[in-house]
Amino acid sequence: MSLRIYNTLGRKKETFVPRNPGKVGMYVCGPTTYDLIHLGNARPLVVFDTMRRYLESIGYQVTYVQNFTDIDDKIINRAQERGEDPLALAERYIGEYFTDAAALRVRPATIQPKVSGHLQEIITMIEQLVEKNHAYVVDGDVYFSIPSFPSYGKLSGRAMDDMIAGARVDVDARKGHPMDFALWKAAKPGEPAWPSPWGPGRPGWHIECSAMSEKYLGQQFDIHGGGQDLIFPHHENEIAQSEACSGAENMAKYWLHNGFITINQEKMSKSLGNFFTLRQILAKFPGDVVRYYLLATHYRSPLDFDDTKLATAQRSLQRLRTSRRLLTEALASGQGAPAKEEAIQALQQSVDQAQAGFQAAMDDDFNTALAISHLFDLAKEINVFTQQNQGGGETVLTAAAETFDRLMQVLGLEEVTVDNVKDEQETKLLEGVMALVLRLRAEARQKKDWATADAIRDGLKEVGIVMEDTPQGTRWLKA
RNA sequence: GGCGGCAUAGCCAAGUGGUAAGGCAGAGGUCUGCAAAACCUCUAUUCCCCAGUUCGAAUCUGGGUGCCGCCUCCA
Repeated sequence: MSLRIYNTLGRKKETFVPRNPGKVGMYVCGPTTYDLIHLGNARPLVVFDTMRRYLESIGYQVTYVQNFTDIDDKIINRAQERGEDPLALAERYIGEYFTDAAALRVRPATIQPKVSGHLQEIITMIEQLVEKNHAYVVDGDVYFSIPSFPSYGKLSGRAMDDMIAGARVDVDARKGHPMDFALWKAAKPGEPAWPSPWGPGRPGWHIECSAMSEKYLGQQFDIHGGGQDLIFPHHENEIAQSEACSGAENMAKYWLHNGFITINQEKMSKSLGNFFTLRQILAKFPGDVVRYYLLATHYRSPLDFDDTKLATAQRSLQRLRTSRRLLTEALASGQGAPAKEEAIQALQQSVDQAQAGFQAAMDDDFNTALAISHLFDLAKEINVFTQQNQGGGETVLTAAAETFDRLMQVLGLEEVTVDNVKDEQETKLLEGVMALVLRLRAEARQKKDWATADAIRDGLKEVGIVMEDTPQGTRWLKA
């Protein structure tokens, strides 16, 4: 089996063959940091983070670059509204971004470059484009000349003539071609500006990704990702800039694009006002639940959002967590009759199937939804085994635990143990209290004082602690 | 107008030629003092509609309907 990836460039699945064996260079367009990210922004974070994890899990050394756009019109506008320095505002939201990303268990990229730190690279690239007659200067602005790059449109499948017919934008008369786009924008009074050969100004939106991807990954690399709405014009323009500049074909070998999150079947976007910030959602649901929800649908499919979907995701994830907990308990108890040989074989087979099925699913264009279903299959067998065998089977139980944990980790859904001192102390305290409560309740039950036993159980449920009576005793867990 | 995508049970969602995964919800049962969790059984003769190709189609072709996205900043 080998990994196959759907390539937007060509619109079909292709076998993944990196340019350099064993290594993957991956660039994903990151956020423009002028506000908190919303759920729609969260999808690519989780999706591409999961791809990266999978690539690493099958042995690739991945260089993952994700940029921050910290120089941009929206940032400038927002800063002016608030009377704040634009770069300071951008920096603040970069901080907020990391808080959200961590909640979603998104690992920091290998390199997270900012536009503000790459003006020199950007200016150099623009100079080269001007020199090669792919760009021209008008009153301190620099534009990329579309007609100078004949394959323009190859990613989005657009013909320039078609677009002119449907253009809804007022065309700047100074442009040589209506679709020409800005590489450098001259600063208006009061706007932040950087010196350049064409006068003070700032980079256009698209050039940053061309300059930074080349700096960190080279003129040609493996994977370039982003949301579907970036296909045109952003990625199309990136291709034009990079390939016109370098003369090399296919700056990225594989172009991957995630589908959109909709609300009531409508695209979630700030202009429609129908968005939820991730912060709002994280106030109601844990980050791992949001992550699970995002991975339970294939990354290219549209995903409709509402609260009930997250509640469903929470219950689904809970099922996996319960199963994993049963595994831990079975390994801890180790008492009683040895497990039956058939049962051991059945579980081992299930472990092997989960591993193979998971990999096959991920190999097919990162089919996380199918991969997750294999975890449920494994969970089912774990539940059957632990219910029917009291003790024994350490070897297979350990194998099940290892496989389960490893696969969950690829999805970024492994259980996280909090290891700061304060939490540790509180955990100890809680455990002490619960041991006492459990003992008192056990005494009540022994006396068949069901009223007291039930009052304790119901009362604890109110505060978020669930009690379950089992033949081996009562266990409790935070809901 | 151009380009692209989607339509599978009550809900979510896999599935590109071989006879419908998985989750949630629901029904019945086992277990339990009662619960919870877990387990067992059941819940789409059918995949938007029509026609065609094929021994065979949710999967391919043609037509139709509905919905969505991009073409302007947007993940």
